[in-house]
Amino acid sequence: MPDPRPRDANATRAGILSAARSLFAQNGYDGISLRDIANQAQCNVALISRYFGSKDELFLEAVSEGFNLSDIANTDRQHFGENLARYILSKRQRGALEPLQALLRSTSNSTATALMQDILETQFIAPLATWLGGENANLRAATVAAIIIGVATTRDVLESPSFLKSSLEKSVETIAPLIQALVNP
Amino acid sequence: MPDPRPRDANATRAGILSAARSLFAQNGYDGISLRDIANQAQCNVALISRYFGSKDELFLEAVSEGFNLSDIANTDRQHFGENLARYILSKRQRGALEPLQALLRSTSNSTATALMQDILETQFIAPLATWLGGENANLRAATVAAIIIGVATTRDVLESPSFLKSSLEKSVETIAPLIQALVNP
DNA sequence: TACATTTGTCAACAAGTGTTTACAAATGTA
DNA sequence: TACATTTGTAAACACTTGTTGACAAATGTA
Repeated sequence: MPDPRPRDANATRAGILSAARSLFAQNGYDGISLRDIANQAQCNVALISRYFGSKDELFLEAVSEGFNLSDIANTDRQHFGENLARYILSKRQRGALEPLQALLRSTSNSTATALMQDILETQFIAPLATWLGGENANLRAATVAAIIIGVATTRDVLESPSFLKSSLEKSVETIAPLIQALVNP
Repeated sequence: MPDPRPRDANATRAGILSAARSLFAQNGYDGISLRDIANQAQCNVALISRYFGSKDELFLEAVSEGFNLSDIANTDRQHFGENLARYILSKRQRGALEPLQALLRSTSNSTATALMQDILETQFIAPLATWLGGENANLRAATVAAIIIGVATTRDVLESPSFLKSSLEKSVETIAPLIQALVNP
């Protein structure tokens, strides 16, 4: 028999959550089984059910570390485009984008899609529209969201070589003005 | 016993393909079973294996009706942004976007993702970069792709209300200049 | 007519899924 | 010490999945 897992409920729960976030980000909800997660976390499958209840609830918690719009929106209005572009494109923040990647990779699942619809509208588009103001604020905010989603998908999900080969600065230079154009219409 | 299916191999194959395209577009590769498809096509599951070999091959064929970039790129350079935006946003063309939706909803599956990577790079970004020319052509082309993917995801996959409530003309007015800015850098 | 091929139906398979239950060992508590 | 609780393990469950093989009826062909 191999060594049994040390008895530390907090560490076990955290390990499962970390493994789940990483694997969901790379493979999506339907691309990963609870046994895959248990294997990565080096624990028994039954512990996931015990600590999180169901796969749905685990996914929910793994993904709910929300995107914080206020980090970017609280800055100078003239640099919103650049700040947001840099935030999305910066490799340093890759871990921070895991929840977004997990959601983008889980669009074959209705629970995950419903969750993402809600997060997108209430935590991103609506507050951004208020912050933007002016005409067609909701449409412009939704278009900002579309750019973020498109860049994240093309770069981090589809891993487009044309995107990955470009330097951070060139990428920021290209994408920032597109976002900024929606701030100052 | 219910009436047996009429013996028409061509019609059966076409029915399966049509059902597959529609269901894959709405639910993704991992969100739909062969029995779901057989049920929609009103045929027996075994016929899918017989006519298409495997689920992978069925998906491949259902999705391979490629996006034809030349329809848009052959027009006036000054109207590329508007034409492409209108193409993506036009509801009339919804059926034509089914393959794209199917791919966007199948990012939890490695076969589908690999296929999409290939299609994106060889059939869209590379020819578009050539057509665009100038500095950072590949990055600019990839950014056009990102906008298309983001808009399609936000509108047709996530069905953002802020997007759906906006009129076609307002949407085109908002998105076309973003694309056009990448044509004339 | 006789026979081969095509087309569709039915049942089963092996593998994988999320989840639950029974049990053992460690830890906390009196 | 004695006993309850917590934590981890092992096995099984009911179900769904893609795929296959045996069989029957329709169609084509000589």
